[in-house]
Amino acid sequence: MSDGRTATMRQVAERAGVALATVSRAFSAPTKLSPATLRRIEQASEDLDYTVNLNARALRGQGSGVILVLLPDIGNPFFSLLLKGIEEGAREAGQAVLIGDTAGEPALRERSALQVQARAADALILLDGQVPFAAGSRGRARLLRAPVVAVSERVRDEVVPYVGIDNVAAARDVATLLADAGHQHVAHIGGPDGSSLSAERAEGFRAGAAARGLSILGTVVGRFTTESGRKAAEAILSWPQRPTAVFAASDEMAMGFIAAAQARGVSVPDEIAVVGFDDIAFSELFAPALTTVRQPRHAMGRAAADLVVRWRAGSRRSVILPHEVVMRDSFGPPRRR
Amino acid sequence: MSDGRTATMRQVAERAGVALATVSRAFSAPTKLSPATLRRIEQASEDLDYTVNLNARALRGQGSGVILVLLPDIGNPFFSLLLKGIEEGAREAGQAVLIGDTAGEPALRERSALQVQARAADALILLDGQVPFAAGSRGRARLLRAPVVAVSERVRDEVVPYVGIDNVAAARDVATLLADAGHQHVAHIGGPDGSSLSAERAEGFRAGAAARGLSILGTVVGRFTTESGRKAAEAILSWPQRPTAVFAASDEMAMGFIAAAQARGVSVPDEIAVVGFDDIAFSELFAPALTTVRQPRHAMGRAAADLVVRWRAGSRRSVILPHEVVMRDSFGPPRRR
DNA sequence: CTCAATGATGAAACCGTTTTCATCGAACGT
DNA sequence: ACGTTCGATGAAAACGGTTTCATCATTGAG
Repeated sequence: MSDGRTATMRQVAERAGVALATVSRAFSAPTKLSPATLRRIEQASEDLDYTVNLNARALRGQGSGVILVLLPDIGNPFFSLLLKGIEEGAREAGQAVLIGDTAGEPALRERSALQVQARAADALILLDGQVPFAAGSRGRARLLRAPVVAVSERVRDEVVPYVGIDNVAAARDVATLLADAGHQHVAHIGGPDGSSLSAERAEGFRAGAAARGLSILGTVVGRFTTESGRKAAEAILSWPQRPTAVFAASDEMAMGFIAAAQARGVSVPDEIAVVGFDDIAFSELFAPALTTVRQPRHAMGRAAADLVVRWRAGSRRSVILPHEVVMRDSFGPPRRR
Repeated sequence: MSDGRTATMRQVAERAGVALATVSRAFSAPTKLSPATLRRIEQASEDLDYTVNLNARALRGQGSGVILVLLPDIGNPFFSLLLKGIEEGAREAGQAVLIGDTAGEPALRERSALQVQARAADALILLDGQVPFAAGSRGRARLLRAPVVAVSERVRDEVVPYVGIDNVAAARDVATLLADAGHQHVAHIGGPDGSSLSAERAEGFRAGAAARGLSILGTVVGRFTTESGRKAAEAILSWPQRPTAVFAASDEMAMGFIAAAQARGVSVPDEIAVVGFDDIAFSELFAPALTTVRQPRHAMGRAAADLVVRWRAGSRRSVILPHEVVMRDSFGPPRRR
């Protein structure tokens, strides 16, 4: 309209010669109107260039139609495909996606989560395994009344559905793979303490190794970054006994490890085989192309969105999706001597 | 509250023994209240675990406090740092970030943009250079009444402030670099037609080459993907005269090119030098590490957020940030024969 | 001592929807 | 022909805040 404000339902009603309520119905339940009125209303809103005010709708109606996604670092490419899956699922359900980068800080996490309490979002997807607000606090209790699902990383202590792969089994598969190729002495670069991912992958690797008589010479704690992979290489390559294969709990760490190893003149996979985790986009382009465990990130995001969208429908069960070991060049049998 | 609903201002007012309006003021303009009342209200909202309803606030008040970001592909790592910058700037201004993945499709773009018209978001940041709705349409006109800024890619035809680098100058710098190193015959892998980025980088490269007597043997049109970089390699490496250096308009294309070249036994940079664009995270880890033009992506996102946040304050001018050529291993002088 | 200015607070309108509940005419069964 | 049910529509009450305007007790100027 020329006065700078957008048209309201009242104006549309006026122009169409019907009551305000009828216009509302024209959008929410068009079948309940007579074709003639419906047409008049459609014409009127077209004329007036009408758009519903979502704030008013959210205030009066059920929800805001927004899903909040909390993640530790939006700069991390691991999350991008997850987000794409979430975005798709949300869009198809007519929901929008709000993102909150918590940078791993509880204060920021809580700040973002307030969007849910303040009714600006009506569901929450957690990508870092951390539920905002202290356990047992009122803030958390209130938050958990909304649909909440954890993706990729599990939430401790609370009954929050989980969407992801079976990390224990995946890590066990890696151990089996190493054993099958003839490796006997291996090492593990794990994620930070406190991450369920780290724990599960370490556990699965240990179990798989034990089952096949693989000896784990040691485990280094990393932080899922290439830099920590580099550091891990410094450590591992100076151990008195050098492993013939390394399993890193993330591709970034695997790449960091390989880069540092090669810089030291240690060849991968000839002198040391490396297996990563996640199959991020560049694993394939990396030289040597990374052998890794693929997580179906897009499907995971998708499943998470579906879960919160259909929350009322009841199916709040965790979803475990299949992983897959992708064989590429960074892995091979131990070097013959 | 035990009844499942959140407390309202009315309840807080009741408990504190003041009027509803006073509670509202306690949040919006605490200084206008007497310390005693303020304390009582704070206590009461603490007791009741009160949180404002942002929908109600947005309905009556000024805006929703949400910035909508439209991008063509959230799975593309190029955008992640931009998003981080935007998110930071938004957060500091008390705004939230809504993302819309348009997948390059006009329909999805419009769907997302509706969030602005519907008052669910009050500002828009465009990451793909495309303004939703047809030029001249009412939809677009209405959209452009909101704060809108374009990042990285310019918007044609409309007066939308731009945040990014000087792509022409950057590409000219690359040409100069090649000339200085002694290259004489080069090639360019550009982005898709219709992208301002592609046009500007191609133009700058051409200008720089002309200025230094560099001969551009040909230009291949890519799509900013590694795959299109691979295809470009197939083409370029089978030209009758082979260039000694290639300038790709994105790192992904540069990497795709290098991967394909190496697969064909063509060594980089010995036989052919490659320069990319963007300095995405993996350029450094790539083998050979990529020489590229760095865009200050975080700062760009930051600047864009600042621009829409301070929109009313008037400064709606474009922001051009400095670029930087990062020398790494994929570039060198032409091979001696 | 009186009056206007000031500061704190309250009452009520308003934002734009959704959603009862009521109304009214038409179609229906008997 | 008549009471009844049904379908379409209207009137009005929420939803939970913000903001204007009015009120009232103080306080400072003259």
